[in-house]
Amino acid sequence: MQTDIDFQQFKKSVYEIVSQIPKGRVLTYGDIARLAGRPNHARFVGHLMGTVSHSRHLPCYRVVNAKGRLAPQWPKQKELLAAEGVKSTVDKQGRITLDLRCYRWQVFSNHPF
DNA sequence: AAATTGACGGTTA
DNA sequence: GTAACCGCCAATT
Repeated sequence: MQTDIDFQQFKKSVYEIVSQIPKGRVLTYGDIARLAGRPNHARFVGHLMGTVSHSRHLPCYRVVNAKGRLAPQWPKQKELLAAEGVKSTVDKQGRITLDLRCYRWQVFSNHPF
């Protein structure tokens, strides 16, 4: 049963995990949701990143979606990542993408490749 | 209280 | 490779 207490705990875990992403590495929203024990909350992780980016200082710019895309409407994210050596490209539609195979933080040591 | 929204993800076309 | 669709679920309207 998902009590409010559980949910606060989940949020706390999310912050903890994001704060531990190494410089020059990234995680996906889904990765963080799974690590925090709520595999179905990837969407809410994104919501959290948006709401805390102004209040807390977490490296939320190191979080991207499952395809390696950066957050829309946040040009700054590309610069912040580039400053750590993380390269990304912009396509015709303005979507910014990085290569997860290069930069994803391998917290799941049992993950293939 | 009901419907819509979204920094998501996986499947399907 | 892309786009559309669906399941997800707290937050917002």
